[in-house]
Amino acid sequence: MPDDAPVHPKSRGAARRALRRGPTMEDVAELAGVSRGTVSRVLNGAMHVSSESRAAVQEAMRQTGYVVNQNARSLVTRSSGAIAFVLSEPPDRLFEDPVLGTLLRSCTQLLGEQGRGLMLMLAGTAEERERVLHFARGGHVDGVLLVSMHDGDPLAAELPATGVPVVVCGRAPADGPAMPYVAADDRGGARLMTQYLLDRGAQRLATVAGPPDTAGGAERLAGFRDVLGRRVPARAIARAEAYGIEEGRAAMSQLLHGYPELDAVFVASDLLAVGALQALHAAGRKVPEDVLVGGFDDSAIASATMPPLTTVRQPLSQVAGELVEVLLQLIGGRRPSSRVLPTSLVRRESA
Amino acid sequence: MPDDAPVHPKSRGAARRALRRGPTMEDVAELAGVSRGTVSRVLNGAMHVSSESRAAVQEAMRQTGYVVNQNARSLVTRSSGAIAFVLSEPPDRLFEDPVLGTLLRSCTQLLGEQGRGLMLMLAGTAEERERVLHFARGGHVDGVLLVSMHDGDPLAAELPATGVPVVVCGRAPADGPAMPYVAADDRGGARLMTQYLLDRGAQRLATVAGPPDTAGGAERLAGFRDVLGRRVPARAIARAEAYGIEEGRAAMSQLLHGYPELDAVFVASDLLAVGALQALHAAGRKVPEDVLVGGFDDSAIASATMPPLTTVRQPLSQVAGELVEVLLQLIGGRRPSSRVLPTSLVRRESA
DNA sequence: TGGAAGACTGTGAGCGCTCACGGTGCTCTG
DNA sequence: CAGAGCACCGTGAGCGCTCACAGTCTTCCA
Repeated sequence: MPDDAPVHPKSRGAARRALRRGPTMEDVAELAGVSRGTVSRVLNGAMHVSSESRAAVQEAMRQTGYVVNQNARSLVTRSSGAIAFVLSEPPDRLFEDPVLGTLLRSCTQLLGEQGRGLMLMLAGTAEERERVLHFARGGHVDGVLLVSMHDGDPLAAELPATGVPVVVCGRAPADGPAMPYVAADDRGGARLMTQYLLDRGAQRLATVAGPPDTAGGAERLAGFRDVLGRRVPARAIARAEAYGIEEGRAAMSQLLHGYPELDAVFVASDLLAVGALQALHAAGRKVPEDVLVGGFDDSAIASATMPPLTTVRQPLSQVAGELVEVLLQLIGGRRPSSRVLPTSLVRRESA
Repeated sequence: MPDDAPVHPKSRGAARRALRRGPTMEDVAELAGVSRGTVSRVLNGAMHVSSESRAAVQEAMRQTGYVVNQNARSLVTRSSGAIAFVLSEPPDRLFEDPVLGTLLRSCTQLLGEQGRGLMLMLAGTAEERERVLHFARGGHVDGVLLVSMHDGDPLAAELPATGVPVVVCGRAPADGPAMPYVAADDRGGARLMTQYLLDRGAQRLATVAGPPDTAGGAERLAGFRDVLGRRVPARAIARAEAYGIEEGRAAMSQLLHGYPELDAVFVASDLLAVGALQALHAAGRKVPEDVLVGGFDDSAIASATMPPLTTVRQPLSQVAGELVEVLLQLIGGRRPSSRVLPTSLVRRESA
């Protein structure tokens, strides 16, 4: 009889057992001299378990090296223990900006402490977005952290329909269905910085703004205008196409060309500011002597520039904390409200 | 009768049905006029399904909006469809270096295309490491991508015992159990750069090396020595404590102090090189006129420094590709061998 | 001292899927 | 034209868990 002949029905159970990974609850129960139910109770920390039973079960678990099969558990509880961290951003520029990395790390850590896993998902293309939706509908994840940089994100409209709890990081879309969001106070931070530059004696302020469909491009520019009012000429505003060093350099050059008399510039992100600093240096302008430069984010790079960057601190780990708290509340059936976290000024040497 | 009174046994099935997320295979089968088995077959792309049945099932799935319950499937197939991306690094410095972000993004993308998810896990603390192990044993993931920067990583020793396929990114531990690994040719790249600096006329080469328990600290330094042999004095070598801008600046200052006559420096990572460039600038040395500077990684920042950095390119997306390919082969029961990918020189302006 | 009110425990019925098997009905050959 | 071979299909068992329920055994008050 060849090896691959069908096994006799009677032996199938044994064959299955042979290939299975580890001991089951039944094995633990047997060894501990109790029933499945009791093992389940000690596992889930329920009361009404005698201390002897509990001890016996724990010892049996130790001896067998038992570890619960999450799939079986999820099948009945309908919760996977995982959270999707969805990044809706064109994939090529990702992680160039340390802000995202910091957020991701904090969330992973926080979620881990809650015994939950983080699934990273990209949502730059339509195909990827479909995958996220499919994932959410399939019960793979208990909730979604949507890190959406741009307004009008299609996912922001589609995700709520899946019924999975979602919390948005950044600004929630104004028109879409109401989802709680967590954000830093971009506008307030921009006001802080602009006022500070003024206080330091700046007379002719300019700004490098981010793309208009992002918080950095809209809110931070709005904050700048809040303080300056009508006083700001159009040529004092340059738009960066994206949040990269290259773009910052280009925008600063444009400013230098169109508004050469500027004596201070508020740059909408630290990474952009690195580029701005380079352009300024190349143009022979000294920072902060000739031009004051203020950034935004207080990302890791801010203290490493020359000169070190005065910037607006986004409380990223706090944002991460609120993000997971809000999501967990949502999953728990509560209806948490959105939160906007205060930003603060970090003084270094560039202004 | 209060709302929370126990439901009548007869109605329990209905109650369950009410709270369940979506239609099941049974519903689809009924609507399509076939059986569960046939639905399963079209789902899993098996043959022996008539085209009418297939069409009927597909139409029924469309109508009901059916999406397979991954937990139920995983329970029987014993595979979760997810891969753990484990970062064994002290959490505070994470993602400062864009290299990791790039790797993470590529892997997420590649895995996504395979219909697999990526779970991000930190393994900086003992507790986190325990969580990773537990996760692996619990069948949460089908495989692990261990991104280990330092030698002697405890996980590298413990993970194989879980029976879960593992592939290491970077160097595999020499003494541990044999696990396939994927790495860039650090040593070869360092040789390339060192030779290039020599060819450009450098006479007194120095190097900023990374921590000795990392590939960047050991292999890249070895490559440097391969080319220079005995000619390199001890004071021409500075160790950075970690791969940060700050550390690069410190190491370069040290070099400048102990070996002021240097006319070229090979820096073991781009981020370190940013700091080195700053120290050089602060010391009034012009790059590349007075000192040639070569980096390593070709990360996003390399083209944004002043002057743009000549560096050694790590084929990161290719590394990611091999990483998932090797892991998938491992999961498929094959025994792939380790791979070392060639590095190449990228000439910009710093050397 | 009867029995109600606990504390604790065991059991059955699933969760939604896959897989192997056994069955149909058809075609094609000797 | 018997029956082997094939394509297709339905069914039962079972993956490892949780949850509600139905016990059993104590305790303690009326």
